[in-house]
Amino acid sequence: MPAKRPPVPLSRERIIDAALHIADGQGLRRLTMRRLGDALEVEAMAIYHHLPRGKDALMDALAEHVTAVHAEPGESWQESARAWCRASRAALREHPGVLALALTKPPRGRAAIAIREQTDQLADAGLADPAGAVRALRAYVFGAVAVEVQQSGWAEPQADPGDENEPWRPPSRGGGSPEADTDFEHGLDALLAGLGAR
Amino acid sequence: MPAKRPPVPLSRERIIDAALHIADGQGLRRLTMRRLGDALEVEAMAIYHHLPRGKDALMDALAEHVTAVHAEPGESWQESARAWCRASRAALREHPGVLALALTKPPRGRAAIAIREQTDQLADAGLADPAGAVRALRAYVFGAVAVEVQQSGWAEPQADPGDENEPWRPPSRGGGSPEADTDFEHGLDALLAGLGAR
DNA sequence: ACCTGAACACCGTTCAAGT
DNA sequence: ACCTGAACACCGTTCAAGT
Repeated sequence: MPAKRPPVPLSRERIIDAALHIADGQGLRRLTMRRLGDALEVEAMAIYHHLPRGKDALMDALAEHVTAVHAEPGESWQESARAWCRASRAALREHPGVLALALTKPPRGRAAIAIREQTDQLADAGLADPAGAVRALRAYVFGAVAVEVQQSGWAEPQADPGDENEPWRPPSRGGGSPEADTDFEHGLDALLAGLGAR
Repeated sequence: MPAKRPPVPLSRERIIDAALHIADGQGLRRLTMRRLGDALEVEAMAIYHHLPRGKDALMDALAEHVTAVHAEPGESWQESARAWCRASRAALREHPGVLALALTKPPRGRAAIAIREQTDQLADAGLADPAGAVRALRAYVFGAVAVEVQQSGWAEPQADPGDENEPWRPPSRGGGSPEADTDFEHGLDALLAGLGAR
């Protein structure tokens, strides 16, 4: 049996990954500095060294992580917008535990940059009101994911289901129910048509 | 100076009102059973008598309160839907502090009933897929309000602004910036047109 | 530079007790 | 029936101390 090898050093990235795992698996209310420390095999206080503003910084980082989405510009502004919306939806659905933060926290850091980037793409492609279009696209994605996740049955409480270690998962996870997918695409098509005719 | 009159008895309604006031004014993270007790001039433990499941029940009640919206049926299904969406938007905007709960908690109780009611109204008016339409309308309102509130600058932290007692308020509160209003109405028109043509 | 241990103020919740 | 007081386990955060 080899001796316990030196532990992987803590990092902002590892902290965020572990936090997402807890939030998605057990709900945001159970994401605790102490529990997070346990998951990282470290005392909770060690986290403050990497996230000086503590739990507030952690929440900001989680919202930013799930909301800072990049997509390559497409052949038309419609293709650009479509790719960005699909990527945004996927990122949000992947992490239902922090959806409340993502929909609610004002975009900062890389999230704000991603929005600016997308606005520029639409502007470069000649769209009339790119800022307004991005607002409308973000609203569309936010609303669609919110009702999807509500419908999926994902819920905060998750009162300890018999000490199971594996987190509860919505019925159709990852792949996504095909019905929701086509609904999303149809609504997106309609929205893009409306934005073009404005 | 009259003697202190017998205190108003606690009630579910008074508790929820006080909780909304705290959440909207200071953010959800500062809504605490003890602070809520203080606001009601009562020990925190008294609250459990009216909300047996404690803070979880309080959160559920807040989401339900802000999300259980009734609107009278109109002359057409479009008018019914429009009135319902406007009322929903107003209710959500009125209470930015619990928006995260409203967008995230699966509808229960009076909130679920309100959805069923609206579905029935659209069905009675002869709309093809009333359940799908209500999903789309809810998504539209959710997304619109989420980006509106983000844009408004409302934010959780609200790190004690100099011990002020009055809560921070978004730039244009209550009335609402006219630009956001017309954006909302235009998007809603487009969505209703799309739902009719389906 | 990075992590720990002990400490502090505060939190949710219970339970027996008061009226 | 309704509320309180004391208690318990747990939380976020600080700070000095270890390596």
